[in-house]
Formats: sequence, C-alpha cells, structure tokens
Amino acid sequence: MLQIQFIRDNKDLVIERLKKRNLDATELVNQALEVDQKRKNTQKQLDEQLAEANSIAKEIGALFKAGNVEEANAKKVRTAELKEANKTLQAQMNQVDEELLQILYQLPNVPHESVPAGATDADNEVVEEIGTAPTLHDGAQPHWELAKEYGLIDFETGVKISGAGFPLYTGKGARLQRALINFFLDNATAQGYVETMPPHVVNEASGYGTGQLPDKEGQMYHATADDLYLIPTAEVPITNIYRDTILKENELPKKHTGYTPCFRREAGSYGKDVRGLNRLHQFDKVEIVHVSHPSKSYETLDNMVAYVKTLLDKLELPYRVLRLCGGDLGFTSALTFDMEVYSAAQEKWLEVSSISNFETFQANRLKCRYRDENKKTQLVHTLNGSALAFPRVLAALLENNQTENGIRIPAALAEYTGFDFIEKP
RNA sequence: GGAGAGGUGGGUGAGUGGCUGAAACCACCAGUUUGCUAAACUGGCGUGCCGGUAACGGUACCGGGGGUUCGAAUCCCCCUCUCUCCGCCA
Repeated sequence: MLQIQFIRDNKDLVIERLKKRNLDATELVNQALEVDQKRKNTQKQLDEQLAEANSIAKEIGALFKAGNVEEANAKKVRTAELKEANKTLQAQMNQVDEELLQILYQLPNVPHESVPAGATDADNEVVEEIGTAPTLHDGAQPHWELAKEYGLIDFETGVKISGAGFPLYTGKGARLQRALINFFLDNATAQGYVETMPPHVVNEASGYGTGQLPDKEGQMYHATADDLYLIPTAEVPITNIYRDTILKENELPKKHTGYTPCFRREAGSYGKDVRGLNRLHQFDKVEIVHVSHPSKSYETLDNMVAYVKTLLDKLELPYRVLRLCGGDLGFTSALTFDMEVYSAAQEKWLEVSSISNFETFQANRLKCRYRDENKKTQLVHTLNGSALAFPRVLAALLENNQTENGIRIPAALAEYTGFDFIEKP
C-alpha cells in the first residue's frame, strides 16, 4: 500500500510512473487526495469537539467535588449536544478512513525509474543471457516423459491421491528434491541468510501483511474450519515475522532464507502451459527475504540477483535475467528481475525465480519500521526472491542433461544426491 | 472436545470510574563519576493521526468491536487470541 503522505508530496511522479503499468491513475490519485483532505478536515473538527467535551467533563468533575451540583448539571447540557455531534463526526471519520483505504488498496506500487514501459511479458528487457542451450540427441524428450520413463515422478498417482498439480515424487525423483532443499539452503546460509523454518499455514492478519489479502484471496487454499491459509510462498510467514515491529537502525538488514512447500490454487489457469512440472498446485521453493534500510535496498536487489545467478551457474543451466516491464510487474513490486532457465526439450524459457524490491509498499501494510538517527520511525524496504523454485529447475535439469543412456546430474548437485547419473531403466 | 485463568508501553508487571498515556522494576539512550570496563548517580525513554518551519499543542490508542456515564484501562455485552488442567493424538 502506498503512503498517503507520499502521494500528497509526489502526486505527479506517482501518476507519471504508474503509466509504465499502462495505468492511468489520475482519477484514483485525485480521489485519494480529495478523500484525504476530507479526512483531515473531519478530524480537525472532531478533535476540537472532543477537546471541548474533555475539558467540560473535567470541569464537571471539579464542580461535583466542590459540591456544586447545580452548576455541574447545567454543564451537562452542552456535553449532551457535543456527544451527539461527535457521534456523527466519528461515523463520518470512519467512513472517510475506509474510503481512503479502499482507494489506496487499488493503487499498485510505483515502478522504479528503470522499469521499462510495456504491456506484456514480451516487453520485458533481457538484461543478460548466460550459458548455451545443449544440443540434445535425437529422440530427446520433455521432462514429463523422462520423469515417467525413469520412475522419478508419478503424476497419475498424484492425481489419484490429491488431484492434478500434485506430483508424487518417487525414488531418485524424491531424492533429487531433498538434494535441492539442502543445496539451496546451504548456499543461502553461506551468504548470511538465517535459516528459517516457518509455519506452512498463516492467519488472516499475515495474509494482509504481505498483501495476499484481500486482493488474491482466491489464489490461496483456505482452511475455513480454522480460517487459516496454506502459504503460497515462504515470503508470507517469513516477512510477517516483522509485522508490527520497530527495529533499531543498526539491526538492519535482516536476512532470512526458508524452505517450504508452496500451495497455489491457480484458479482458471488450466491449458497448454501446465504440463508436467511447469505449473503446479503444490511445489517446493527456497526463498530469500531481506528487510533492508531504504538507502541500501537497490544495492541489495542487485546482490540478490547476483546470488541467484551463482546458483544457476553451479547447476550448469543456461539462463537469462529479465527486467520486468511495467505491464508484467507485480502489483506490490517496484522493480523485479526474473530468472528464466532454458528448457532444451521444450524449447522454451521457464521462470525459476522472481526477485523484487517492494520498497515501502509491503512495509507500510506490515507496519515494519526502524528508528532513524533522529529517533523518527521510518518504513523499511522489503525484498524477496526465489532461490530457487524447484519444479522448473528440475524440469530443465532432466531435459538438458539427458543422454541416450541416462540423465547426468551436475557435480554441485551430485554432492547432495549421492549419485551423478540416473541410468536409463 | 470439556473446565478455568488472562490479554496493559521493548520486557516483567501495578492499576476497579476523574489526580492514569498509564506506577515500579528491567532493558535501552544521554550525561556525571572512575585509569579502561563494570558499578553508582542524574536525566530521558510508546505509537498513529491533525495543526505548526520548529519548540510544541490537540486527539485517539491499555487484544478487537459495541454500550453505560458529564467522564472508562477500570463497569456491562459480543468477538478474538493466549496460557493452565483434563481428554485425544504425532
């Protein structure tokens, strides 16, 4: 959520920058400012009346104490008036507050100046492309065929147990998952991220804290009996560690990494792009979360991108780094880099990581602040990124490393799997 | 699932109608003293919003919402969360 103070001070900038998202926010911004003005006026009036009522109440108290009942009762007349007036003003105030909140909920984050204009993912800027796609032997297969042939993933039984989008990993397939967990966590902790194992379900307040609620309610699994939500990413529980907190300036940055399964309903997204591991209802991911001093957040973002690159290098996967254009940028993000690996058998790029700086957008809802040198509270900047999401990494690993005799496992990962080759059955 | 207790400032915790935005202690910050550290002493120390260049002033907030009252942390109602005991269970 944007801060109303920021909109007040930077109206033109906000409107101009939001155009990068192909959003003409002029009307919303004007509405917000108008309602804000109304809110201020209302509060001013209300405060004055409350002040009067408070002072009369004090006088009445003193009069009663002095035994001057008659005069005290006389003063009650004015209090009764004020009480009525305050009630309506208070109601107005609540209404105006709510109105403002609703408007602010509709405004996405202001894109960073470096965000390219554009409408769809076709307009994303390719920052760099690293590695070359392998040349596969004749008869090379997409990962869903490989997974079946090699007995790594049993999609059909997953359907039987739960439904489409819930794969059942078996044998070396399951072992690969476990290896990826350790590989990613070990690398992240080596970078100074604190290993964190959070709850996999969250309450409503946490959902609001990171912005999944109210906008994306339908995308999360909701356990209604207890009103808990299955997490769509570890970002949610981990970032909410810092909900309603005021940190000391020297406590920044806070760095966490966590492995969790992620649950996404992905309602309505059935179709051709969802075969195999490309899109799932449940998948595994290691996330990195960074709570940063505002002056350091873009430097941090670059470091996070650089870090994720090292992971892909170690996994020997060809990949590219994209700077998302305004049209493809998430609602809450100011700047996002996506990492895509090249899947040789499918001959397409698969997103395996998304690394974003939310600046104060999340922190504002989270109420996560720090105290600066003047002892004033300031909102922190929050960032997070996947490091990495497993399924498409696995897909690319299987596809790119297939040979006529079996599948090769990159050396860095083989340390964790305990095998460097999966024989053809 | 059954029974009970309780949610107060960063922490512990006092506070049953006005003198309480809130005692005390701890933590923290600044200073004095000491050869350094520690101790001791002195002072400071919640958040949001509104007004103000600022100093500061106003207002709201003692889990959330509503009510009683001239006046509510304190009384009443509803909700919610936590803890303890029992039951069940990994």
